[in-house]
Amino acid sequence: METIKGIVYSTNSHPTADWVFGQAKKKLPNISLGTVYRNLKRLSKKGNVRTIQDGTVMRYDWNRETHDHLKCKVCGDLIDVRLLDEDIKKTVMKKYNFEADEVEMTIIGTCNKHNTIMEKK
Amino acid sequence: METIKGIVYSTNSHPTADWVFGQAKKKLPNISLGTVYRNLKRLSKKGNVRTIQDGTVMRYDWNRETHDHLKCKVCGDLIDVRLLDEDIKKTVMKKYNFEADEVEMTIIGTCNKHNTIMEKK
DNA sequence: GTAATAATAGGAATTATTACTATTTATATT
DNA sequence: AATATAAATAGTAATAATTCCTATTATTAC
Repeated sequence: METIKGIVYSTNSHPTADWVFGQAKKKLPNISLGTVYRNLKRLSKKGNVRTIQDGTVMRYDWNRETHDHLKCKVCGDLIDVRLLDEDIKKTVMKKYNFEADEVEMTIIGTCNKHNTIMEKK
Repeated sequence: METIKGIVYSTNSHPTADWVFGQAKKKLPNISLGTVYRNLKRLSKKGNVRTIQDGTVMRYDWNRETHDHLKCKVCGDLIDVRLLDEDIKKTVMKKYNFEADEVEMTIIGTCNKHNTIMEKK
């Protein structure tokens, strides 16, 4: 359990359960996938990790500050960013009378590693 | 195929493949789930429907204007809203040099059917 | 030290989706 | 109209991520 927490906290690559399982096996060779899932769920319930849905897979993130993600369609990277979620919450409250708890925003595009900007100029 | 398109276009409830399958069976009693999936995929490839990932299930939406969703945690409804995606795209371009194609935003909270606002006051 | 509690491995079950195959339907060609 | 060609379909098997279940092993309480 602490091992799993350590693994998630050791990276900021937004790992999947499967990746965590792979890492955990290095330390505890006969850990089972079920254990990984169970502990990840416990960690997220306790608020120690945050979950993000990325397509069909769940990813886990130790970074619990509210933040959004840029997803690069070329390399698949998920990049953490801070945007003005508070403004958005206020807007939906005013316009739609909707009480927002959380903003989940993923922006799909091309990250700066694939310098399309240069090509364009 | 046209039947399936008709079904998706007949609702703005962001249906799942399974729901579409249920409706389709009423008209074509021996349609198969595979056919529904295949046609939904074709429709989305042609740009006739839009797909939104909602948790682990895919939902289909005829509304192809860029728009975001409010997801009510009480009743599970997905509500269409228009927010200022363009502003967000500009921001991430400036701040992160990220070329945004699409903004996928889901705001989780409580919709106005469950009037928590009143209770608070 | 025994009872009660919690955590685990390992595998079976579930859910949404995709892939495969044989058959049917539609379309085009002579 | 008869036949070749292509497209669409039903039905089922396969896959992938995740959850559930059960017998076993630690951990703590008394």
